[in-house]
Amino acid sequence: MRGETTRAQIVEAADRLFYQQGYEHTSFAAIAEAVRISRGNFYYHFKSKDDILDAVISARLAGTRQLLERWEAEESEPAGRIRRFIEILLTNRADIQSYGCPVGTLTTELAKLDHASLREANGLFTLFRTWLRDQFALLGHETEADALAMHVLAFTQGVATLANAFRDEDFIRREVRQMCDWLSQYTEGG
Amino acid sequence: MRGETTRAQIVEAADRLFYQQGYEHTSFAAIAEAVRISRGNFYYHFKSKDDILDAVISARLAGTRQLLERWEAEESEPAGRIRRFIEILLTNRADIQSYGCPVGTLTTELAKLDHASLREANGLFTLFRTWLRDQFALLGHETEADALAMHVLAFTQGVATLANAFRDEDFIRREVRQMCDWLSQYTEGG
DNA sequence: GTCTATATTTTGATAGAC
DNA sequence: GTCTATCAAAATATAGAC
Repeated sequence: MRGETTRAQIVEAADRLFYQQGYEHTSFAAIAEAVRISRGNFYYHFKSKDDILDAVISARLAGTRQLLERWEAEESEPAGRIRRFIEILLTNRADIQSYGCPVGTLTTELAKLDHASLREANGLFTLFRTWLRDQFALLGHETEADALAMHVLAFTQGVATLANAFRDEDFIRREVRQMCDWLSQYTEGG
Repeated sequence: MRGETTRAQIVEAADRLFYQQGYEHTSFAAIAEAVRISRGNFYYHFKSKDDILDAVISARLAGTRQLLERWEAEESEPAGRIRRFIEILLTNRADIQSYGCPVGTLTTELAKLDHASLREANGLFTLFRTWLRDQFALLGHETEADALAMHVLAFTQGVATLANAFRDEDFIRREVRQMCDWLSQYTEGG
């Protein structure tokens, strides 16, 4: 249906379930049920659970690259692009309150599992980190660009974790506003 | 050995394993092996896995209360107490780089599992939140005390998550220094 | 490509001897 | 209190028919 291949549907369902329930807690049965195929058929498309995790991470990497490209296209100024990143806390606030940040929660889980795909998952963080660094560099803060990128990343992770624990929307709005204020010192006369 | 009861040893081992490997990924067999008892004996002390999770959370709550009391005793000034909290990122940096924050990673996992003990685990966050709020109130910032407490909590969570992903000690030190600088605006002439 | 078995392992949990 | 079985359910994974 929708012209998708079964493989693509599996990746899509697994992506959502890994985010909502965690990787280890999501069984093949749950994914198979979501896609409406039998468990046996599953193994025609993927040879193991680790295999589908790799596919999900690849899909997320591709999706993230597209998102960053879109932000670059829609926002001509680096300051606006960084603000776009910060504001995903508002855009995705419902999901974040329920399940946390999809990047942070996955890397945290894989680190505890000592999973072989941890490096690939960390690549999602690196994608944002590099992109943010480039934007700060464009603003003329080359020497501290990476430190500023990490600071913004840490901010979003902290807010996402507490938003998930306390489900407090006012808290999110307040922190986003503060972060945008903080950002303006680097964007005016940069 | 060490005069501990078997029950206390189980809680201690489960606490460590839940932190290092995650709750779901830690099996009874792993805990039993760590304590050097049989799996069967386990059920004399706890009737289910959820049961031992509750015991671990209770132990962490008690440990946290003790920690906060110690900080209050050792630091007479609220500013120094808040700084103590921020500096746990340095004190526990080895564990944080390997496993993240014990509070944040547990609540995140339980939220995804939709676990009945999520509320109890969130109580760990509330303990820190309330204590930090009280310290900011003592500094004369009553009206914004809770918002400042949440801000400090979010900061530590964000740094812990990225420290775990990138294992970057310089990043931790840099952020802690910045946070202490930020804090000083609320502690001078407050 | 998809299905229905089925194998294998692991898990949480119980029964009963000592 | 601790042990040795053992159970039942769920998980990953495979074999083979269609």
